Amino acid sequence: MTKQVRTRFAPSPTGFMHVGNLRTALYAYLLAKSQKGNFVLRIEDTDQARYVENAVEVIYATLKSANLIHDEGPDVGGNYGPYIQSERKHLYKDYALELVKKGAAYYCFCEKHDEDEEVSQDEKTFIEGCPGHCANLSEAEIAEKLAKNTPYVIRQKINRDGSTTTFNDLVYGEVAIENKVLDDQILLKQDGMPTYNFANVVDDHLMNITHVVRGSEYLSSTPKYNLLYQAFGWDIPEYVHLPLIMGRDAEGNVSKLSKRHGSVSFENLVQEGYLPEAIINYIALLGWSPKSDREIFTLAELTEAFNTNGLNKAAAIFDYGKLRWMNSEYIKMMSADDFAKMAKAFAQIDGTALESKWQSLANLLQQRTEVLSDIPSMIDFLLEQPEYDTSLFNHKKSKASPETAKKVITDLLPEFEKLATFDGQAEQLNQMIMDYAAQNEIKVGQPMWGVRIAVSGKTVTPGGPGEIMELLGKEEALKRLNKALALIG
RNA sequence: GUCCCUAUCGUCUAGAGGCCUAGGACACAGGGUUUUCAUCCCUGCAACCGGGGUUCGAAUCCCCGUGGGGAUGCCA
Repeated sequence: MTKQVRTRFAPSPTGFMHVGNLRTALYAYLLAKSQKGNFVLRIEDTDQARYVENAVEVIYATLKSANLIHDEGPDVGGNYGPYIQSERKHLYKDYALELVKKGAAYYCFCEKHDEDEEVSQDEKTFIEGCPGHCANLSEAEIAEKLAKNTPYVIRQKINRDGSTTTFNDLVYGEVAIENKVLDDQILLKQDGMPTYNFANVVDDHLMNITHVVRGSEYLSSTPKYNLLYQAFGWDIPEYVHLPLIMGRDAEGNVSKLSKRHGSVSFENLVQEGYLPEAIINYIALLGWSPKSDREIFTLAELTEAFNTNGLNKAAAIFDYGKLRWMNSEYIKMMSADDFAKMAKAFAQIDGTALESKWQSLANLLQQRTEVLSDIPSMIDFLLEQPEYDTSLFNHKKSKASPETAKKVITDLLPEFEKLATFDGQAEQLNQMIMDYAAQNEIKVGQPMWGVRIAVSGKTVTPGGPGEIMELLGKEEALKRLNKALALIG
């Protein structure tokens, strides 16, 4: 029987969820779930200086909102706990000492590097690690320093002979790196906490993780991990390194996706009005292909379709434009009620005349909304008409112009005035415009265009002239029509 | 500097030596449907980084360039 697949998502609590991290979580989830395996959440909080209040809650909330349900984790328990690394602190030292005993690690009593003596990027050269050759200390010297409580770290001892460490990656295939370019990385910090690199190896082994899914930035340090596994005599897990997600800045430069490229955290995107399902669907396709032309997938469908064969090697640029499109697809799929409810939180109409008309306005909006945060600017003209230029009355396709607008408004204004109220009369109002077009033997679009511009001041509006006039109410609508006549002159 | 990874339309990608006149999607442009704009539908535009091999045949395999990215932290 083959071993059950176990993957983990191991974020550090930084207070926000970068979409790159979320995609890593998604693939780890899909890999496990596509094979009926388990998905584990582990919190990597070994950097005490970076502690952020409530950051763990953000992680829980994000995974929940994205529907990436973990089978084990700090909040749900499991057989391999604790799942928070700071609570496992005591474990790591014993393992580090085991490596010292085996000759695969050593005490280093060197002082921390000065922050300000940083070498410039250009002349940066390979540093083996410990600057003071602590690896050569005699047992007596070590004992003496320990007796004096000299602060220390424990470093991995790399045999920088001519050998090469080779490993296989499910995405990148065989990768070989010469041991001489590996440094004696720190395993246990001065404060007794393990580094990420060490805690990972220990925890992944202890938690029985079968597939390590992580970003490709770890590709070049993977040999160091393997040397650790070997020193312990542990099985090396399968590696699934993922291509990075890049962003393009205003100057056109490409680099790891970060805040200067736009909103990159799941929370920010949701605040902007992207739906979690759309975000998940979009990032699933950023670096992975189902090998078909299909693009819209629910999480369950992704789980069904997922395969590591579809994973890409080259970095991908995050395209907000395509995310917008995908989001609009998800918005169109929502029920009218759900949309109205969700969109209201973005509409900023509480306490205005539009509040009571929200449901009908929302119905008009649903087919036209790409991102929910666009809604205020789509409907603000209903509350206050913007300044507009008479050139808007020109529309080639419907042969409309300021002149045709003037005529239609002049002719129709008295007709509109005859209606006692515009409430519930959207259809009737549109019908009057259509009848007018028929009587005058012109394309329907021509009078429609003129009235639309006059009552809205915009070329793109939710709904047609009739709908807009109803939403405005008789008084305001007629006021705007008169204003248009004055404007055209 | 050194090491590692990578390279198909502007962007996300399909392509496992002949199915490639390189397919799909976003964006963009044009047209159509609709009571106008939008939605929707159709059409168009647009790519194998360069040079050498291997082969009857290369987007696909190999090598060398070049471009891009990553690593080189007591961050993860």
